[in-house]
Amino acid sequence: MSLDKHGKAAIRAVTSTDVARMAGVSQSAVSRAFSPDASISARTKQKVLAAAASLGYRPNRIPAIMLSGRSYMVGVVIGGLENPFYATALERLAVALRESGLQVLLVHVDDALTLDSALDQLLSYRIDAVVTSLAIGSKSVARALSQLRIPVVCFNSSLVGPWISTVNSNNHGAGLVAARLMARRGVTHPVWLAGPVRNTASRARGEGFCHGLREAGMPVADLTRLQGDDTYDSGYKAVIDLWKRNIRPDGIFSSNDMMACGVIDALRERMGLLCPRDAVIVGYDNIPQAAWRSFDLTSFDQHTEQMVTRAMDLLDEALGAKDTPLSRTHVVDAQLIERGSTACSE
Amino acid sequence: MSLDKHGKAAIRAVTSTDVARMAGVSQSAVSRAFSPDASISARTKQKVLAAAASLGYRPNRIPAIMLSGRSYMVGVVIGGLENPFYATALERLAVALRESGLQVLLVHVDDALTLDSALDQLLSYRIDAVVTSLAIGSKSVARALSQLRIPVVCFNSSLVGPWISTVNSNNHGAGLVAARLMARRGVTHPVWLAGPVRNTASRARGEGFCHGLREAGMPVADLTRLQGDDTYDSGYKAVIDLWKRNIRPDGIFSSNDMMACGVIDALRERMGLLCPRDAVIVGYDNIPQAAWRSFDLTSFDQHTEQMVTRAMDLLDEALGAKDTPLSRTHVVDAQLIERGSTACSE
DNA sequence: TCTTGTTTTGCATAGCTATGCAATCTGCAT
DNA sequence: ATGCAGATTGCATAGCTATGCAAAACAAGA
Repeated sequence: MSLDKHGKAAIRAVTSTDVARMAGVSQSAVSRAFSPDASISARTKQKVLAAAASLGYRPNRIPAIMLSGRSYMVGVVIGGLENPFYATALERLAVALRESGLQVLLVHVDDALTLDSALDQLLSYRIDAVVTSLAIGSKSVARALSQLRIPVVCFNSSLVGPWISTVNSNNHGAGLVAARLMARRGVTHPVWLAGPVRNTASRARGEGFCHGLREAGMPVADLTRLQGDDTYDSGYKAVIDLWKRNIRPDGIFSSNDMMACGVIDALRERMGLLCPRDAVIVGYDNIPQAAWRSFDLTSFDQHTEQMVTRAMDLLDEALGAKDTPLSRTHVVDAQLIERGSTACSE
Repeated sequence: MSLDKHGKAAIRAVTSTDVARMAGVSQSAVSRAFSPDASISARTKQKVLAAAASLGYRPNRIPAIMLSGRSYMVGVVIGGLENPFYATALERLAVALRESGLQVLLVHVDDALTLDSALDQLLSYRIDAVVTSLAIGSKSVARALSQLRIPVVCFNSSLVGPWISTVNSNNHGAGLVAARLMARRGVTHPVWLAGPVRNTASRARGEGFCHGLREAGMPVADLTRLQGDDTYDSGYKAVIDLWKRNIRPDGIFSSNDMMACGVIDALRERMGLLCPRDAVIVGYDNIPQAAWRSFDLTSFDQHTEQMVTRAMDLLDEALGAKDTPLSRTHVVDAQLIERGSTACSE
């Protein structure tokens, strides 16, 4: 980085003392003028605000952080924004945090290595808590997060540890529902398209699905499971692969919508097949693209707003229980949104 | 918000003095042990690091902010993350900033009102600069940003003002290229699908396009311009609208890819038309969906990595010129990515 | 006017680290 | 042993605001 360190040369920022001098009051008065419930007369407050406005003074929260030990900043650790689901989740989360008077210190993370150094940096800014939507759920990540000794709230993660709370969508239950839907549609050769192995939410969806298949008396063989990596391309390739291996499913449950879109495109462009006529497709996340006419994809909506609200509750609770490790879990039901990809074809 | 203010009850965080006591050295020594180029013997450093590790000490940057007046935090103001283009731009920006040793203080903004209060909050955290990808370009926003008296770097915005620098893609030039491409494909009834009126980047694309059409001797009438709002739905509706009004374009240049996808879907599903056979379509942004088989959309790639690099350059420069307002502009050429939607149909 | 109770104001300080400066130490040459 | 340069260390302080406490101002009733 090419940033100089000669802070000295900087024009000193306007301070509360400057304002005080101009308004003819004490520095405390200025501070109180900007504190909502402080004891100050209307006249003084007005004088102060006038002086502040003319000098362009803005209250400085940095010293307050030192005094209170609370920064009102929350570290938000994300990844995979190319998936619209995570992008809008982040958007909603940012709004909710700001409405709670908390600032978002954002970190994008590729791998566990980045995570460690990122957490170090965040901590040196004395963040109050961490919120993350990272789907990876390794033990080492859990350990790293627990060691921070500040509240951590995870989305769709199976991380467990002393300071870690979680908001999950009902992945297993959704898998069940998907299986039952396929049974109703007369599917005889179902396939499960899994996300990355370390994505525990994806795994839960798959387990629920298999569970539901067995319940309905449908075959659950090795070839029922297909490995993807949550991208459109992996969904596309998965279909080509199936056909190469002479497997012809008539129902595919995909761990996320991006892969499902890839599946639909591969079926249509490469195999000349249409859903739901030739195969029934179900996705997960209900991203905007699922509703696009080209896909018209049945999917599970995770109710991000609700999950974010729950996350904020957990966060408030954990922040309230100062320095006491808390581990709560909330489960939000995912809602099946039926579209053309599972319509009755008769 | 339901956060308590009794910071007093908190367990005091581990401080450099604690570490110093344990290591049997002065507090200064601890500080130096964590400063890369400080004068400290290897032995002392090791003692300090050992003590720090055993106590779980993390250097605290907050006091340093007070001393140096620099927080090494940059306010990132965003909106419209449902567009994958902005989502990945944010991702890349976050990575680049962190690599420069800067933290990202994220704010999501819906309207100008939110912006004002958001900027106030950011400033109270003493951010060093602002980076924004907001497409809106009103005078009042420019004024608000200029008043911060800290460097501002904008993406694809036409904001001008004392502290404001900009990185733009060559919107006008891309419009020209799109027009010429259509001319080569024998388009006779071109249409321009515009983004929100206040989006100046979109306007520039449209102007370039019209310019190019005239240059090629193609008709530029009122009905050449169609109003959208950058969403898939608005693209979809635009086509239906055209057909209702009995306008039958054979070439559509869309201000962004999301709308273009809507256009393609509407043509296919509602009109039974295919591109490029019945109409040539060109989008902008080159979002991942443009490459999806259902769309196979010709588009302009904005080279986000390059734009982000340029933005970082401008930022470094502006931060280097401490307290001196700077206004630079960089233009990065958008690259035409030709796909099926403009393939030669003969 | 005096008392009493309430509101408002100012003083003084805590909070933690980085850094200039002076003091001390180390190693080496004389 | 002495002197000296360079390396290392510690001392003391700045940076800005919020807040407890005491002082002051004010209001109102007697």
